[in-house]
Amino acid sequence: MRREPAPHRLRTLPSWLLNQAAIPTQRLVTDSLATAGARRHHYSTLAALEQFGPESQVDLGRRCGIDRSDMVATLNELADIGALRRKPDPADARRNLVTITAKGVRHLHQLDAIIERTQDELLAPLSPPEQIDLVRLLTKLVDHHLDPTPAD
Amino acid sequence: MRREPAPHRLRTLPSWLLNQAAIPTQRLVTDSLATAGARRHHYSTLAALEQFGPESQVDLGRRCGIDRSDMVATLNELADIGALRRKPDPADARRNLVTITAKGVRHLHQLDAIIERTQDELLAPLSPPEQIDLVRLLTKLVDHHLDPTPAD
DNA sequence: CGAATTTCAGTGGAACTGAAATTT
DNA sequence: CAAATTTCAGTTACACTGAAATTC
Repeated sequence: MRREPAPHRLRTLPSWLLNQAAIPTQRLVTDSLATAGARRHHYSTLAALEQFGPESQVDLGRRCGIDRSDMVATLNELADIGALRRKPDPADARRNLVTITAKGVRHLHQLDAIIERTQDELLAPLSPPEQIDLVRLLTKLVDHHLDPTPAD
Repeated sequence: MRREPAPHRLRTLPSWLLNQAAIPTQRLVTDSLATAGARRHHYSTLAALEQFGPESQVDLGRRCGIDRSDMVATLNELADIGALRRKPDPADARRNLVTITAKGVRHLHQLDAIIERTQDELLAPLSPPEQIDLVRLLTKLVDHHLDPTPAD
């Protein structure tokens, strides 16, 4: 995207910078996942399932930051390709227990490789210590704004 | 938003962190600007107009990272409230020269105050040096990904 | 002529809301 | 009863595309 110098107000505005950095990043990730027929929510959901085993839909959403409603659509799509199965929870009939399949695990690993390449591209302009710094600072923001400390 | 611990793959994934940080940030900014009847594109556009004087619509878009098409809608809305005026460029009849009005400047200053408060909220979890670091790192990402250096 | 600008009419992914049905 | 879960049917802001009309 061709750019002219941005106004000073924006160039120094943290919220604007965050958004401007997120836009090409999401495009990068979205496009590369699309080459495997996947979307970002697919990757997040499979990652949560693989690590935490069978879980309910709300819990998966709470781990990934995905809305209950969007989670339904995501799980439908992943079930359609055989990456997971929904079973009623014997202990609580309101819930579905969502389980990743062997096919889902293979799919996840394929996406892992794709995602790794996109991170390299994203972080290319930063030195290794800067990359660590960025992750640290973003983690602080995310932890604080999504789950403010009890002491707040 | 209530959260469970995110999967390790996501917790350490720069692109995911960037997105997760950007989401509440955008909500914060969008909601606070809405109290003054404004949207994010309004602020960016007024900031560019105030700093760079009358400019064409594409040029404004190139400064703010706003698509030509979205810029048309944004300028329509700002013209409706008397914050700017479009005049044909005498030097090039394809272009509009967009000029901010006194009312637009007053509106911008009102939004400045709102935006400043949101930044304080956004940056609250970071120390002052960390805040500077974050801006520096994000600027590097933005500069690189939106306008790769000629040497690339 | 090709290229640039403005405008309109869309699409698409994603964040989010409200409510119904079910179950605890 | 209230609260939680799943699902469906939306809305909204925004990034983006394609094409027409105009002018350089």
